[in-house]
Amino acid sequence: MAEIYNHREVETKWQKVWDDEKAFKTSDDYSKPKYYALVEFPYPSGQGLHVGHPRPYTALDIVARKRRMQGYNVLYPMGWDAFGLPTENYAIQNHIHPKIVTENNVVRFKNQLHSLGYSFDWDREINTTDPDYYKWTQWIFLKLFKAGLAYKSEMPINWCTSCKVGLANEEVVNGVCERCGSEVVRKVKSQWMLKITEYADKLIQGLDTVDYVERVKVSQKNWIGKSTGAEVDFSIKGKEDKLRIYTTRCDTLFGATYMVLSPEHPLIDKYKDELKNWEEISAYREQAAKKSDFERAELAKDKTGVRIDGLSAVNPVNEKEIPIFISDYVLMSYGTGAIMAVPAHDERDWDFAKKFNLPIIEVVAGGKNVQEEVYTDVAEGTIVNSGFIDGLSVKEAQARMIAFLEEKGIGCAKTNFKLRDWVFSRQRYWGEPIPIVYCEKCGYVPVNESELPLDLPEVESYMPTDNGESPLALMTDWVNTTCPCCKGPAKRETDTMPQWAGSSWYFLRYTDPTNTEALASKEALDYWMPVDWYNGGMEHTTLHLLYSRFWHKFLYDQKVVPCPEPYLKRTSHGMILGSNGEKMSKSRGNVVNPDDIVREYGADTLRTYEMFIGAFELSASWSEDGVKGCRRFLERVWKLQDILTEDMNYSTDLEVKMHQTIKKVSNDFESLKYNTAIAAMMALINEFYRKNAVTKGEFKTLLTMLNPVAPHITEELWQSVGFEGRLYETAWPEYEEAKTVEATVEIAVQINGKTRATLMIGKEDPKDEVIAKAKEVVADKLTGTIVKEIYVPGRIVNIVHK
RNA sequence: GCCGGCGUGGCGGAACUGGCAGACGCACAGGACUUAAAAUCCUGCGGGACUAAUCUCCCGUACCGGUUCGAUUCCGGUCGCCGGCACCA
Repeated sequence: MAEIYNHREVETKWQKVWDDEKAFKTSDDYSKPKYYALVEFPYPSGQGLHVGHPRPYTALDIVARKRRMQGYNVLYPMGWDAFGLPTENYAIQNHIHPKIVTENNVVRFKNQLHSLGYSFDWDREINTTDPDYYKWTQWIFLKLFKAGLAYKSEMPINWCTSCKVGLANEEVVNGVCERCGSEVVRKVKSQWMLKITEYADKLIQGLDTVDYVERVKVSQKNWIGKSTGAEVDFSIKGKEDKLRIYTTRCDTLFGATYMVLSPEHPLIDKYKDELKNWEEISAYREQAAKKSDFERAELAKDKTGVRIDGLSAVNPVNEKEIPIFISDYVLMSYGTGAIMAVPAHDERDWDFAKKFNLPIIEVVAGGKNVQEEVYTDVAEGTIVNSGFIDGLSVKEAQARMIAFLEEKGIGCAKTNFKLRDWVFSRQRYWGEPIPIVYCEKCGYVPVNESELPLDLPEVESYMPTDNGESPLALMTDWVNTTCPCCKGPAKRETDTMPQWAGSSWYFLRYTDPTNTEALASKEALDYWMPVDWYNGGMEHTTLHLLYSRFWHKFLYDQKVVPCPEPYLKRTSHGMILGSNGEKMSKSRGNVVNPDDIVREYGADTLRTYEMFIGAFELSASWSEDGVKGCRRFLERVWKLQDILTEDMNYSTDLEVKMHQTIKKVSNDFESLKYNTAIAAMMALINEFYRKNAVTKGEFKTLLTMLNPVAPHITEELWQSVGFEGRLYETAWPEYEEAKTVEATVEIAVQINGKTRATLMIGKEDPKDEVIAKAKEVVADKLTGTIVKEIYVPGRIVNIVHK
C-alpha cells in the first residue's frame, strides 16, 4: 500500500527542487522554436492574492508547461504593476512610504504565487516602480513627445472629487470614478495628452490580423467608434463666417430645417453683442456647464435648448434660411460641435423639432408619415424633395452629394472617431515622473535621455492637494532646475504618469529585463515578439489592451519593435464569484482566500478545481464541495500506485481509450476547454479502477498529461514509481489518429428519427450489411412500408417508414 | 435604444461538422466495511405511464413556429438573464 497523499510535504518538496534546479528558466538559445505565454501582471494590493487570480495564471501555466514538454523554448514571466492609487492611499493613512508598502505587498504576492507552483521564470521578474524599469517608460514618453504625440492641453477633464485626480474617459464609469465610485466633475486643467486618436484607424485595422476573442474585437471597435460622413459649411446670413457641421447623412441635406450648436460653441461668444436674447442664451449655457456629461446623457429624453435670436443660417443646397439653436444634446467634443438638424430622419432632431414646433420635411420616402414618426432606415428608401439627388438610393445620394460639395468647395468627406486623446497626467505622487521641463524661453523641453531615469524624489508628504497640483509641486528643490536647452532657470513637470503607462510595454521588457542600453535588445525582441498567447480580464479591453496596442504600434513606427501588433492571440477568463453567485467582496463576506485552500487541500487541488469549475471564459461560482471532488480525483490518481502493473505498454482493451484521451486532452488544453480535459482524465482513471489495474505505460501517459494541471503530485508519483529523470522534462505524449477509433462501435438504430435499438457493428462493415442487420434488430417494429434508409457510418441507421 | 453573449437535471456543466441529450463532477438515496461515525468502495439518480421486476412507451435542451429522414445544434419570431456602449449627428 502506498503512503497516504500528504500534499504539504509533496508540494514543498517539489517547489524547492524546481527552484534549486532552475527548472523553468527561459533559455537564451534562440535556435529553438519559441513560445511566449503571457498573463496580465497583477497590481500588488494590500489584500494579497484573490482566489480569482489563479484562474488565468493556471490556464497559461498549463499551456507553458505543455509547450516545454513539446520542445519549445518558453517565456512565461511574471512581474508587478506596482504604481497606483491604493498603495499611495494606504501609505498616506499609515505613514509608510509607498515604496515600502509596495515591497511588502510584492513579497506577499510572490510567496502566494510560489505556493501555487507556477512555472514562471522568476529571473525575469519586473517591477514598474523600479527606476531601471521606468527609465524606459520615460524614454518611450520622450519618443512620443518628440514625435508630436504627447502635448499639453488646457481642457476640461474628468476630475474625481475623492481621489483628487484627473481621469481618462475610459476610467469614468456611469459618471463616477471607476476606482472609488465617487462623483466625477468637469474641471479645466492643463494636462498632458497622448494622441491615441492618430492611431485610431490602425488600431481598428490591426484587429483583422490578430486572433482575439470576438467580444474583445467588437468592444474595441465600438470604443474607437469610427464613422464616415461629411463636413459641410453653412453660411451665416449677412456674415463672413461659415458654420461647419459634421453629418453622416449628407443625403438628407435638403431636409435640414434648423441647426444646433453645442452650448460651448465659440461662435456664440463672437456674436454675443448682436444677439437679441443674450441673457436667455447665457443662462442656458451656465446651466449646461453645471451638468456633467453623464447628467446630460441621463436626461436624454427631454430635449432643451434656446434659439439664437439674431443669427440664421443658409442651407447651401437650396439657399433656404433656417434658424440656429443651442442645445446640450450637441456635444462640443465630437465632430465640429455643430449639426444640421434633419428632423424627418434623425430621432433626436425629430424630438427637438416636435418640442419647438419646427418644420419636418421628408427627404427619404419610406412609407412612413414623418410628421407622425421618424424614419431612419438607410438600407431602403428613395430620396425625394431633394433637387438633383431625387430618386436615388441613400447610398447613391451620399456619393453624389459629396461630389457636389467638393466641387463647390463647401464640404468634403470626413471620418470621425468617438475615441478621444488619452489624458496622461495624474496629480499624484506614486507614478512615473514625466520627464519634461518648462522653460519660459523654450517652452516644454524634454529631459536629456542620458539623464533618465528621472527619479521620483523622496518627499515628506504625498498627500494630494485640493488645488489640483501634484504633491511633487511642493518640492521646490526638485521642481526648480535648468533648461536642458538654454541652460536658464526652468521648472520640472510635477504631474506623474497614469498607472497604465508601465503596463503599456511591460511584455517587451520581459524579453530582456536587465538591459541597460535599450528597453530590450533587438535580438531578444526579434526572437520573442510578438506574444503568442495573452490572457487577461475583459475589464481591460478599452484600457490596458487598447493603450498597449497603441504604444506598440507607435514603437513599431519608430522601428523599436519588429512587429505591428504586440499580441497574436488574446483570450479572457471569467470571474470567480462567491458561493452565493455574487461578486466576491469583503462587505458581502464571501471572499475565499487561496492560502486556506492551499493549506487544507493543496495547490494541485486548487489548480485542478479552478480549471474544472466551468467554461473558462464564463464566470463561475465557488463551491467548496467542488474543491473536495477535485481533491478526491487526485487521491484516486495517487492510489493508482496500488494497482500498478510492470507492463510498459497500454493494455489492449484500453489502447483506444488511451489514444482518445491523449487527443482530447491535447486539443482541449489549446482551446480553453480545461474542464473537459480534466473530465476526460477522470473518465480514464475510472476505467483503470473498473479493471482494477493500470499498466506502467498507461500510468506514465496519465502523469504526463496531468502534470501541467497538477505538477507536484504527478512529479512525486513519477519519482516514486521509478520513472527516469524529471517529469517536467519529459516529452508530451503522442497519439495515433488510427488508434483513436474503436474496431467495433455501437450505433443507434432509428425509425423515423427516433432511436429504437442499438447495434454493434465493425467500423469497416459495408452499408448494405449494416442496414440489413439494423432491420433485423427492429424487425418487429417495421410493420409498414420502408420509404428510405439512411446510414451515417459509425453513427446511426435511420429507417423512414410509414 | 444599439452591439455582443447566454438560456440544457436538484446544482456546476458535457455533446465533433445536424446523428443515441445529460459526459465528468457535486448533492442526494440505498448497500458494503465499521461497535459507531467519518473516510473509502459498490449501485442508483431528468419527468411521467405501465410493471412484481425487467421490457416497453410517452414527454423533455426558455417559449412559438419553420427547414430536415433526423434539430440542444440551422432559420424566423417571442420572452428572460448577463456584459459592453449609449444624445457621437
